[in-house]
Amino acid sequence: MTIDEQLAILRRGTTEIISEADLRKKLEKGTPLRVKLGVDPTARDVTLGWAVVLRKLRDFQRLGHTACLIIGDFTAQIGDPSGKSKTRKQLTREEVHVNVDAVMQQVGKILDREKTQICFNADWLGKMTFEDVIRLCSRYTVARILERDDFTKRLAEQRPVAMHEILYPLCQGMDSVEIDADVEIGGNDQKFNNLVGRTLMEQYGKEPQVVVLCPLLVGLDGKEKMSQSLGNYISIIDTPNDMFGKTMSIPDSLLENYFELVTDVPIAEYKDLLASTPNPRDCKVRLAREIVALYHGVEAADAAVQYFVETFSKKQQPVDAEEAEIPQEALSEGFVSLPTLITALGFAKSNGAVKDLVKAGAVSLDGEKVSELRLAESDIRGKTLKVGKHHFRKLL
RNA sequence: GGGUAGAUGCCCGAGUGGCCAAUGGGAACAGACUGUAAAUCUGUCGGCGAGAGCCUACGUAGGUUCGAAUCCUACUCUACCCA
Repeated sequence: MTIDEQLAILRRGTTEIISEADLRKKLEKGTPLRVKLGVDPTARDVTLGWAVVLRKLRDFQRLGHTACLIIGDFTAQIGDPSGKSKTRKQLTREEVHVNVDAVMQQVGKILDREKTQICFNADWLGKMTFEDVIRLCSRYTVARILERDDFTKRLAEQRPVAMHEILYPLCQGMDSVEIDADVEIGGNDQKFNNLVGRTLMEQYGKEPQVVVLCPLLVGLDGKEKMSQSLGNYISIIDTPNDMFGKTMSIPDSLLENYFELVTDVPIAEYKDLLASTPNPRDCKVRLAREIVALYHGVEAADAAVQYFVETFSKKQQPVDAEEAEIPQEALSEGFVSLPTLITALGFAKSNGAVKDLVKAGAVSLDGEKVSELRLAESDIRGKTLKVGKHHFRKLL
């Protein structure tokens, strides 16, 4: 494959490559590049947003380069200040490792794990002495650290910026120095951090890394970046039906973005599709299908399409809703307490919430709206319970 | 080290002794309309309870009072000014 062909692949779904000329030079050397992606194990699920950068790393991997995944088990304890304009809580070592285990399994769905180098940055950052830290700090100036707009903003708004937060970019930069990164991939919000890596590498007499930035994937709400903590996410281990349904709920305006960033559909193809399809919904079905197929296979994707059309488009009862036992605590003397049942199923937070839902007409059995909170057991067994728009359970 | 201002529900923010589970906005959830889109309209929005009502909550801990988010004391945290 020519350098230009490689670059074309690598360019997809990026906002900026600093610099492309440098990247070209590195590619021209003909030896596999060391491509770094740092992840903070602050969440348990790999979301599609996270998948954007993982997929970019995969692109490099498929082109024969070395994928180095840095698990920020050390930095996670600091908490990257980016994005949230708020000091993030520090995770304990235990929390971090629980997350890492969960996440690594999921990462295998995107990367070839055999060929992926995995490092934990506590291995080097955790061993630095205070003297090392001071020396590291001396290589960067306060003014330059404060250039980071997130800090500037917080300062301007008279909100706190803790000392440890300003060390975060330096930590991340040290990772690059440590593993001799040729390229670092990051979300757009990582630009500052990644650039610090470049500076630091030069300070340590190394060739600076090329920075490849991907846009942040906007979440289901159409506003905030997709993240587990905001709850506006699709996880790559969501069930096919969930994944499909959630995708259908993204705003139309995000369609092109999603095609570009989370599917392998060729650019020309989706552009053409978007231009020639009158109803955006139809494009969205295609998008949702692509996404499900990526993580669950084509068959599951087809099944999800069918399920979706039947249950939601035709507004029928789901053909095969998930089944659920009526929990003991909801039963008494032949009657079923809806609040207990529905909270036990996890569809509402409290009994009061269930009451509100019933009042609003959001609860139904086999399509019949329910108005009582207490129902005879015989009236409910075997029926399909619907709560809100998309929670179904067939009660056993 | 000295001074000033501040901490309220998921977020912002009003409230300065009883009428405060706490105005308002946003978010969220639900209903209608739709395409599980957007926009719009409506409703809900601390917990328990069928209900009367009870409990928990206005940074933390105490105190004053018949009664405190509101007053007092100490503490914690934050920003700003001075050094």
